[in-house]
Amino acid sequence: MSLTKIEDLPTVYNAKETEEAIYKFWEDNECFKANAKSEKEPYSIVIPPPNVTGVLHMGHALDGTLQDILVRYHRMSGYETLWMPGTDHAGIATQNVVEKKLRQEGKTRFDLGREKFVELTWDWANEHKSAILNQFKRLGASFDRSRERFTLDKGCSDAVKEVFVKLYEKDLIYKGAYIVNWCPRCQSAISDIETDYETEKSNLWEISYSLKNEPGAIVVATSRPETIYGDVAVAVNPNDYKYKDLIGKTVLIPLTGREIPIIADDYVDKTFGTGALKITPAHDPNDYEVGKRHNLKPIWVIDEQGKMKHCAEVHPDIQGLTREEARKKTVELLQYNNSLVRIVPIEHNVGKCQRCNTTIEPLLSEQWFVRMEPLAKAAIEAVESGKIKFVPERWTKNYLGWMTNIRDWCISRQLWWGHQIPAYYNNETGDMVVAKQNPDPAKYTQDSDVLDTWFSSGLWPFSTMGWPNTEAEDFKKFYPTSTLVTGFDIIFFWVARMITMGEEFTKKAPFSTVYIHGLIRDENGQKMSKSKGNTIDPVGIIDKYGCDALRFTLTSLCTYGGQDIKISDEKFEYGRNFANKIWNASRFVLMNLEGVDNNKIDFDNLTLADKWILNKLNETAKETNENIKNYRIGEMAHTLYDFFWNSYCDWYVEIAKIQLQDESLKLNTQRVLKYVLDMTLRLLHPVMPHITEAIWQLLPKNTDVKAIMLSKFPIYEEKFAFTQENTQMELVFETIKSLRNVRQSFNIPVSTKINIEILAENNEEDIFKKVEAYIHRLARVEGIKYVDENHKTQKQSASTVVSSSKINIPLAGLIDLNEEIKRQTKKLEKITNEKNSLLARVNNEKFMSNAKPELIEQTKSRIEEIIVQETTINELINSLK
RNA sequence: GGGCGGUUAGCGCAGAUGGUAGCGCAUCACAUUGACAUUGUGGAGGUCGCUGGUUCGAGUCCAGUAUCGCCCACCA
Repeated sequence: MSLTKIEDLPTVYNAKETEEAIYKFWEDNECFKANAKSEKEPYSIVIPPPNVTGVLHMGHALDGTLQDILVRYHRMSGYETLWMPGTDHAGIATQNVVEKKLRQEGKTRFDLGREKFVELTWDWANEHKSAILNQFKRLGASFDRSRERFTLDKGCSDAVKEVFVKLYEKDLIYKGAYIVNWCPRCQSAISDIETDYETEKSNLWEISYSLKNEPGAIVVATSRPETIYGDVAVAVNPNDYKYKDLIGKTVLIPLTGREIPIIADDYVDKTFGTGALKITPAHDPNDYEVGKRHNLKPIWVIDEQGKMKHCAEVHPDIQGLTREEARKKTVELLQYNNSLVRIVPIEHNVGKCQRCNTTIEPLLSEQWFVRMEPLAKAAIEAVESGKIKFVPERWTKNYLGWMTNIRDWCISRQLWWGHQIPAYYNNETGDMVVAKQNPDPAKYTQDSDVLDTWFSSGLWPFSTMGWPNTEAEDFKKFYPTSTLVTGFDIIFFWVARMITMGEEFTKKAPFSTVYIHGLIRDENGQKMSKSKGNTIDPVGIIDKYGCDALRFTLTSLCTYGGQDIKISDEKFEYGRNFANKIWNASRFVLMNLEGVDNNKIDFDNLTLADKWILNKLNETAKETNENIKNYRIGEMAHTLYDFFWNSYCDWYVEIAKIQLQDESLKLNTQRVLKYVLDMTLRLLHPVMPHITEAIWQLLPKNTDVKAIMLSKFPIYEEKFAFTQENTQMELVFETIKSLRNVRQSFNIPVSTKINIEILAENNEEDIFKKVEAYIHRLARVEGIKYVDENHKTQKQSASTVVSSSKINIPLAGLIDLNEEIKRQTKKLEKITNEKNSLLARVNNEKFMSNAKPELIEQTKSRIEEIIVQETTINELINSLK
């Protein structure tokens, strides 16, 4: 790093320039590289791999920042730390992007053929793979790029095959016909959790099915009249007396006249609709179950494109129509045919593809599934036993609820981009072999489906570490990982699957803590989305306010409960202002270090203020460690902000200016200034890595550690515990604040110096004598006189009581007497109320016997304090009158 | 239908084990050659959604209730 001359440092922190240089400095020095051979205790995090198609958004920024904070903290705390970066191949999303590009050239993927298309997609992925992780660099992410992985790379692919084959061998993967959520636009099955439900206004059409060979009919209610062609039965509840006599009879499907039976099944709700339900097993999951119970063969009437099939069962006028057209036309035909009894408007939920919002078509088809129930056992146990802990804890219930009611996972997707299913079919016999490799490419053809993207990301914590080679260095050193950081929206998609797979294949929980943070929303609490146009681009924020400002702001908005975070552009001013404050305070310190040595602080020559700030720093270090260990990250940010700004800058630096004038104190003050700044920068480093590193590099130190990010994180040290001095100093601060308060309320200009009398009790005079210089300067006081009760100057004085010390101030000319009387009366009222409630407390026997002694003491002294204040305020009011 | 979360100052939010209600922004007054106006100093502003209960004492614990939001399941 090139050292700038201190005097040349700009008065406004230049984030952009600094951040670029600092990140490069870390990279050049390989500061992020993890060493699997290290003896140190490991700490590892795997990144939730962002989609290759992705562009950095605020969710990434928050997620990445939190991970980086944990990683940097542990690295500084003596752990061998690995943050594993990588990207996800994102099946449908990526395929969509490439297909869209092809479409612009007037082509489809089928024009290219599978092999060519996959090749093209690889080109695209390789080209874009680094883009999103390079954007993470702008966040200051200290991940180890030398280990970067991709969910479709060789290692992941080996792991996927291994897992698939093993699960198949254990009969935990099966191929079967089931009703799946079919997206007609994506042309693929999708899993249950990839479908969203939207409430739509629709109708319940009541259609009359006439009985065969006798008069009469049964009226069924349906929301999907276009599926009548696929009906295989009409079902009624066995206990429904209305229909009792009809059970077993045959009815005719309107329009086509096909014969179907009336069956009885408990599934039918007597009270809904007409109490009679048409059964279409190929296009409704519940009907499928009913059909199976009654041995009814499903009839497909809607194809994969969502169009009506050209088959005998479908009315000739309907064949080839889309679902929507078919519905309209069928209703018309029914009406014409007098089969439509009535139309009842209803609201119901319609399944939509999460990715493209196309209405899902429940479709009976052959797909691959993972049998989840046996696998879920260990995954439930891992959380119930506490081996894996959710933070905040409430997500545990959510997770367990889902896992205990788990349904089989449909893992096959009819796409080309992804892990192709390692099942091979004999070209002649059709026999299937599941194996890691094609047994004989000349004779066998691989299953054309690929796996759900989450299948490979479910293996991420160990596939990235070298598994299935259990002897791999990284696997041995860094697996299981330590903490998983993510948003609650992917607990089911990802976290649950990683735990399941981790337990099954490594017999270990893949991480010990799942830290769930809130979602980023806009200032109105709306989810950010491109379509709503309410996104805030983190890179834009970084350009405008700086990366550390972004990180600090986001961090400070994190709550322990993991509430969602509402942000707006202006909120980042908070972090920017803090960065600028750090910058300028550091500039001041650096400019005043001339002549300082590298010796340790001289403990025998510490002033009250020195001890106070060292104690405060010590407490802050303690709290910071605790906060971070307990994932109270927002709290950590607040604590550091408060310490740096309100203690170090507002008080200590101001006092240091006084002490630096005193030759006998100068050197030690410089040492304290430097030491506290050094330690504070370290405490802040995990949150604000760039600015702290930049300043630290300018700080004279006696260490050969080349970067703050490799330095030791401060911890609580007994030798800095100056609790008594802390209390004494607080008394002084109260005094100074009260003096300022009185000065302003009496409109005494800052330029006017005042004389004060301090009425000090016990040893307080000694304390004040030690800090007279501070009072002189910080409260702009000329003369200080110590007096006792009998000698205080009353005439021509307005007075106020500060703690147990009394300060007399000569009355300045221009006081609005009435205003002041009002103010003082109000104040009097307030403290009298407080006194009364405290008195009630002290007079209460139970309080006196139950409360802690310190609290009783505190209460008593507060009452005494109030009594003194009351007297003084009364005196004051009288003198004003 | 089941579960979860929010409700505290004008706005955005903190408030572990119950003990004098806090922070940021905004606001008002004062301060500008001195690290910083992306600043400093001081002030004003709250019966903690509502009702009951436990307790000497409740923002905090319990019961109920209102309201907003989220998740899961889903009856055609």
